[in-house]
Amino acid sequence: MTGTKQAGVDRTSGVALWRQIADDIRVAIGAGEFREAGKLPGEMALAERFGVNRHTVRAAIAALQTEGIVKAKAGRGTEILSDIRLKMPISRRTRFSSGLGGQARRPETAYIASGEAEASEEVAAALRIAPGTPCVTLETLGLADGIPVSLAFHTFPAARFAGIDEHFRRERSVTRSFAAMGLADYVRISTDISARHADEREREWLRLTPGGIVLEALAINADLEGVPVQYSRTLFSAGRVSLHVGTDVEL
Amino acid sequence: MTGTKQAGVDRTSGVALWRQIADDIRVAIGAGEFREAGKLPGEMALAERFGVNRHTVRAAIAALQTEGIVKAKAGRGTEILSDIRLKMPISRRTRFSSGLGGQARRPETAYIASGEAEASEEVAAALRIAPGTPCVTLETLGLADGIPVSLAFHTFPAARFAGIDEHFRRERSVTRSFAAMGLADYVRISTDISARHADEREREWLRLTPGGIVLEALAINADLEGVPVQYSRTLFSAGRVSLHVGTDVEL
DNA sequence: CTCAAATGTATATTTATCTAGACAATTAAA
DNA sequence: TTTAATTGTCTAGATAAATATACATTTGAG
Repeated sequence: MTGTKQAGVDRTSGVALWRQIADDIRVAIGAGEFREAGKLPGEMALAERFGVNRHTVRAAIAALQTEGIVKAKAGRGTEILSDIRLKMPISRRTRFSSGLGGQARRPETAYIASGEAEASEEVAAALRIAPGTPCVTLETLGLADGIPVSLAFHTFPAARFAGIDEHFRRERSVTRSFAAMGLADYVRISTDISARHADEREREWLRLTPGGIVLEALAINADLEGVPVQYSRTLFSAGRVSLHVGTDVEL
Repeated sequence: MTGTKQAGVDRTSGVALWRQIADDIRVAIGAGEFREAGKLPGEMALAERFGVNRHTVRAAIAALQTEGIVKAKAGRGTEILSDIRLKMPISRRTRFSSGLGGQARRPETAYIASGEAEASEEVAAALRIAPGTPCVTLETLGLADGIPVSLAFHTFPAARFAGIDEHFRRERSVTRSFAAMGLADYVRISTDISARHADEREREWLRLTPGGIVLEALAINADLEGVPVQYSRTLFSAGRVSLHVGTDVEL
């Protein structure tokens, strides 16, 4: 039996069937489709559903197992370990830790690297400074319950925030680092969101499999006078995070 | 020579090399990497850069050609036709046509289909009605200069908006259809953004190649009293659109 | 015109992916 | 304990993707 045209999978290819199926199942888990049973349907049932051979489904499940979101056991079935997709709020008061607060998780921010750089055209336009102006760069990893969900590159004007990376290494929070440097409050001015495949380095940090997708958010934060204080490029693991834009939020 | 470990491509599989390379080149074009030359490097140079055979690069370029963003010509090279990415604003007053207005393009909305359906759990929660309540569904395609950029599924409560699909077929605009039914103004309450691979049907409408990525925006619009009037699921072609969230925009 | 640099086309080989079928091993329920 | 349902393993074959060469065709520069 050569599969006719089943749910979602595409053979005109480019992406292996097992990968398409793994992505599909991951999304279904996130949508709560199997929450009741607490486990996936049997391999045969899934093979039927996607119109592929059982072994192809097995390859997909194997990938999901290495991601740590399911666990197969002979005789029992394939248990769902995590069925979560974080909802990251994007509003005037977007902050990583408090954004995840309500979702009963343990948010955490890790330091990766920092340095100095001259503002590129892109950064300069965002921070409203001249290209070439000295800046502080900071790279961080956001985790929820130990699982990486975001990889961020922050840029601050050095004139005002030289040494903020040192604060961050102690405080492990951009908000608290700003506070330590005398900036008590700030707001999000704009966020630009796109999506693409993660590159090798990004996959490594975010623990994604090849073909994994990231949401890329370019954000500008400003102080209460409207002067830009931070430009960030944040990559969210698309399988684990959705961005929620509430236009009327003012927490 | 068996490639060691070149720029970005990953053989641990799942995604075909030609697709990874096509995605990579598309991003590079968007970043303006070849803007100076106006064309891509030669096939041999690209093969070297990615550590693959020339034919693999050719497959990638063929895909980019069917997307219409490059044009190869024997003897001349591979010309870059478009290096543009639309910026779709998401704000309290998000509307498709006016959103693209400033970008010197010809926005257009096409009717695909419409019908009646009972509100699912998801829709009911968004529109604040009981599950099973009759609704009007409307599927539309958004284009810019003739190129499809978004595929949308709208749901309206039938009690208030029965026949809105007929208005849409005449007006070709949700905003004008609302107006024709006595709703002069409405605002965006929330938008939920995620990213995933497009399925077959979506690729067809959005003219994407297999493995193409879509930004999925789940949006709720409400009248000025805050009563939800519309729930939409819009798929944006991630290669052609980025979503811009300005928290203080009031166009 | 000649030549170099591109892309276009063709064929054969290797490797990865998918299918097919058979059977073993584990688990939970009858 | 028996049985049914499930995952685990193995082998073999078909299809798709990637490599390796070779040569043709188109274009622009000298």
